[in-house]
Amino acid sequence: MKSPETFHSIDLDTIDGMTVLHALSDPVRLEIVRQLAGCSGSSDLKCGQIELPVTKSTASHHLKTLYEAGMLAAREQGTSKYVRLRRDELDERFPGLLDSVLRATAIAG
Amino acid sequence: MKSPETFHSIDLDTIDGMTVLHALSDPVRLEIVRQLAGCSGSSDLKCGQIELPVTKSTASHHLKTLYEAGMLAAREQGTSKYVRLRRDELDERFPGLLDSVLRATAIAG
DNA sequence: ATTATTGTTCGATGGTTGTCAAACAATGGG
DNA sequence: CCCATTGTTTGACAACCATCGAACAATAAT
Repeated sequence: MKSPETFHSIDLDTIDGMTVLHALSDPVRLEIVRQLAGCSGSSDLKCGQIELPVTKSTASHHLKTLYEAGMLAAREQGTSKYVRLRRDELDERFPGLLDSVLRATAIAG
Repeated sequence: MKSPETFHSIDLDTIDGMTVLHALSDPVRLEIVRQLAGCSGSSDLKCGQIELPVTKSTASHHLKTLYEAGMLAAREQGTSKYVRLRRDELDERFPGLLDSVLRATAIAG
């Protein structure tokens, strides 16, 4: 059994606002973010537990996009992978952005 | 000389958050929004006065996209067309969204 | 009338990207 | 060992879309 690893993510300073915005403009990725934002209890989710209307390869692609946009932190454990939304870090760099986007798209969107 | 018309725009209630988000995720359109947000004095601009790194046909296309996303109000006068950012209306429907997006993309983006 | 200005529309094109299936890699369990 | 689980990668494909040039429409100016 492989030992659990800590979360890793890209450097905060390299996060680009346009990239984040573009990442959020896809409905599947927005749904990922929404589910991660909703699990305030455990704060992270196993990739496979995020329910999406696409195949796992597509889901993997979107998770990669979000990770490379700097929005997710990830941790591997065994064959599984856990991801977490970088709420505080995102809010520090882009104040109010995540909340307003989630609120804006919550309305019939 | 044709008489000046009042501003027109699409219904506030039909504005979709995802559509707005997608509209903002293009650099040219974001630049349009930024220039319109910056002209607080006159509050509106003639389309041709918005300086963009694209041809006028492309600019027209982007302005149409922003208009149909509900973000712009427009007014025709002669052969000219004036556009205005619907700041207050957008902020009423999507509180904080526009400001946070403009702030997020202002940083090196 | 003729010409200039302003913006839209059309057709074409190239790039981006969301999507899937299939193959692959890595780990865990029996 | 063998097989199941989990996620990634690759290749292919289709859809979307930003872009341009050229043609067009509408108004203004001379």
